[in-house]
Amino acid sequence: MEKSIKRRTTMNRMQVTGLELFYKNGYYNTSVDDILKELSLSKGAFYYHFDSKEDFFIQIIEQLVVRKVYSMLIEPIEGHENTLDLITNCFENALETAVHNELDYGFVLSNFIHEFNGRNQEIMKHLNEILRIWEVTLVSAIQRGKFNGHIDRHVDAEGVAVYLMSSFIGIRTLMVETAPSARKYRFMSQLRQYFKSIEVRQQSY
Amino acid sequence: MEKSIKRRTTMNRMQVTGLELFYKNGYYNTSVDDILKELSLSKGAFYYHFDSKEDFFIQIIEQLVVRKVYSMLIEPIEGHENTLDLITNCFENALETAVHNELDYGFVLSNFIHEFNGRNQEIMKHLNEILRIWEVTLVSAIQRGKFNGHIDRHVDAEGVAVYLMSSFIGIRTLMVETAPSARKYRFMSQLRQYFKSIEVRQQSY
DNA sequence: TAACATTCCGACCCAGTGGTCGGTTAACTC
DNA sequence: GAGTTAACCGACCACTGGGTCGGAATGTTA
Repeated sequence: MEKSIKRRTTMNRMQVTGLELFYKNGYYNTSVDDILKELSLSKGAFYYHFDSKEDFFIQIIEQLVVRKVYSMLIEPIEGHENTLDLITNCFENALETAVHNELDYGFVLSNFIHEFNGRNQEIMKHLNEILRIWEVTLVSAIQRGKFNGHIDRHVDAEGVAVYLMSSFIGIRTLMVETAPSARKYRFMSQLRQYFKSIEVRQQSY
Repeated sequence: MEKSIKRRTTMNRMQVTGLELFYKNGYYNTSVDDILKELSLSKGAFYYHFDSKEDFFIQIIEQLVVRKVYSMLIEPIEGHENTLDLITNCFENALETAVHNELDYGFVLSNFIHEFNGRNQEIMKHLNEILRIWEVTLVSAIQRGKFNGHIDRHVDAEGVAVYLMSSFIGIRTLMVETAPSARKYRFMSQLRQYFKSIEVRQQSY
């Protein structure tokens, strides 16, 4: 195999397996050896490609986690249709995926935020950055909705964004282990209820 | 000092310091030695009072975490006034405490849920039990509200409870590190907005 | 095919980790 | 005040963690 390709292939294999195990067992609870055993690779290979366990993880965030969040939570709400519908469908799909996940460990991003908060400033910077992007995407979606006449123009876009992020992070936490499907259903109903309260009032009566 | 008192005193000191460090650094990231160093106690003392690190932690949950959650989230909403007001004030206070916490590591309960989910069934049982109690307390509060005529009788009490728990867990996650005060304010505004949508419609117009 | 660079191997280092155990000290009982 | 027991000490153990390093294998180039 060509060298540069071989390099990227090996690194990617390590990262994919690494994310899998970090997500499943937590960062501090997963040893470099665990990952290497899974791949039948050696310590030497690992430290040839990465400077340290931390460096390894940061690259995983940049390569894999960011993309996951983008495709799941950012891109689906960038359209120009009714934004409340976009967000509803986006959440619906994200939660449905979680329900069907045999072994669900929650929302990747919030899992890692919990693990690193107050413990690793460097990694937290990266995680917060993703949250920030999610937030501005939501805010601009809400504002588009106001502009397009779907959302009441008095609502506070930042407030709605924070509220949406909160509830999503929370429901993903609640959906692990206990009645994920039922909780998802209840959550989505209430989300729609909430959305009704910020839609433009229909003057049809 | 009398023996049985001395025993309880020592155990309590260990638990208080233990919770502090577990909350701050995580369970797996805090060694028994860390706790003992803080207290100038020895391994012998620790394993004289507790069977294992896990046993120690479970006792911390039963003794300290349960009580914390009770006094912060359960008892404040058990009154018979307008339940939506009770919940609003309860959340307001809980979040305000978090804002003023110099070093905030989030909602104790959800922190530990994230850490132990899929890793320690025994401990998860205890944590889920607390969540369950919180849930039934919320559900019965909502139902009281419907009965008392404050809440629209068509709303789904279980749904509202899940939605409230979600949003609370989520906002506590978001409040660590980034703009806790602003986020709290935005969150509370939207919560009130949501509450308005499940109140009984005022026929005053 | 010789010379060189890239990729990977695995023995080794050592600072911890949870947990054990024989022993000491202090408090209570009779 | 001797004997008993609860409370605690700290050296020790087996093991694991992240990380190092000399060298072997596998390309790549001239």
